[in-house]
Amino acid sequence: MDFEPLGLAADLVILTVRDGRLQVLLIRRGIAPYQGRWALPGGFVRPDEDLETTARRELAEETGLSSERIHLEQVATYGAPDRDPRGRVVSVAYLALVPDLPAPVAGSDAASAHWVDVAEVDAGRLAFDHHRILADAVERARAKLEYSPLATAFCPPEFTISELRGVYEAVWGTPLDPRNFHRKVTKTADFVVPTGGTTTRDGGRPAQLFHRGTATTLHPPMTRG
Amino acid sequence: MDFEPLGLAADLVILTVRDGRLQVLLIRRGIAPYQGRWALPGGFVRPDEDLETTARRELAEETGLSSERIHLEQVATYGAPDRDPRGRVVSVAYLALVPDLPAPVAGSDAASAHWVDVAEVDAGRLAFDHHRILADAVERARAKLEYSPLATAFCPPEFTISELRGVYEAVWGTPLDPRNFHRKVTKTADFVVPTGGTTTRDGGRPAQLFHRGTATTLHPPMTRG
DNA sequence: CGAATAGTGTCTTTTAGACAATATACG
DNA sequence: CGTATATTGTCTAAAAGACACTATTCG
Repeated sequence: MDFEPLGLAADLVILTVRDGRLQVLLIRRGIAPYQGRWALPGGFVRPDEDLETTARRELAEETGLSSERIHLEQVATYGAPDRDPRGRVVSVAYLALVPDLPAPVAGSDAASAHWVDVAEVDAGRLAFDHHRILADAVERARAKLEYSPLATAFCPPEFTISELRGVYEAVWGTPLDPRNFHRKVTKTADFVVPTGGTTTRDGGRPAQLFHRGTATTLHPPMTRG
Repeated sequence: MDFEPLGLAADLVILTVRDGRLQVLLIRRGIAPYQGRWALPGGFVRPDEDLETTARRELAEETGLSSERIHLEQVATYGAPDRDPRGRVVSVAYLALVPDLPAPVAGSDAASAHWVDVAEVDAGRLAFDHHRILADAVERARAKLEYSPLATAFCPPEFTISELRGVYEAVWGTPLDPRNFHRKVTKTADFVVPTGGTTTRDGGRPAQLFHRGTATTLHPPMTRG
């Protein structure tokens, strides 16, 4: 069969929580179109590559995180005929959730990659239809925190309940009652599992350390303030 | 820019509720590959067409339903390099929810289109990776019934609470308590609005007729048995 | 000790779910 | 009247949300 010429790209919305705020990794474009504008990292799908493989490859290139344990999920596909001035380019958007990285962003594009507060990204500043993609991905993340244990994807392997609560507060932009949150999280079966250790890194009374449990859905769900 | 040759298709999971069962519209393929096998309706995206435009065009061709009021949403995109033996074809899957059609399925492919119980579609019978697409779309529909007023998309413009309950029972495959369901639906703000009319088409005491309200999310959500 | 954070207990309101009882049609 | 479905009411258990209180660290 003969097909129309068409570009197929995977774009990434890489989110993290740093300093209590939800942040996204953006690249400053070095070449036209949209030269000098902020954009989501991404790249073209190679001829024999699966879509998710492309997304993981780009994720590794931008962040140095090549682990299979990084949460990555497809969000949606954007294909308006005029969304890219170079021609017909269809973009499959992926959402990645990464913990606050101890190492700085590495990789070939490191010089132009920056963490930006999601709340401060404004619509007109992003290239292509990336603001729409970002909005859809962030909404997906906010919704999934309610009924899945996904918040742990933002945390290091061992974390305290306070740190987990901080993730919810940053992603939702809402303060949560520490006492009710603690009770709810620890009573939901298999959400988090105590490691036995404690830490005082948050100050005050030592807090128990937990790692993620085996639950895939939360019953009952967490509720947004 | 020069792009690799690539096919871009939109495939449709068209669901309805008929005779108390969730059904999907399938096509029997007349040509290779997978000749004679059941498949989801779909077609290639034209050069100047938006993805959703393709989906709506295919929906109209298969069902005769060209209305903008038909619920249609993107589910996911499937792009494994070997998913189509003809070459690289990436498929964007859409989910459409239609009311029990008074008119039979019309259109150019009518001869080969049939409603099939979702529960009776078995994995090996569908062409390409369409079973996976179907499973993902059905799961999406099941999940969205919980927190959105989407069930009304399966109903005619005016419906009774029993009929709405029938939709939930068919999609979820679970019986629901008629009395608790009635109370919950009618107490959720803007989910359904009484039209003032009544009907006895379900037998017994006349039931009030409702049409869909303006709510976009359900608080609190419906709960699956 | 005082400040800070962790964790437990208690109370009220809301909701889920089971189910009794009443309402209004048809034959 | 008998049967079928609609609709309202009542009760119990679970969960949400507000908030008092206790526990354990550090300086």
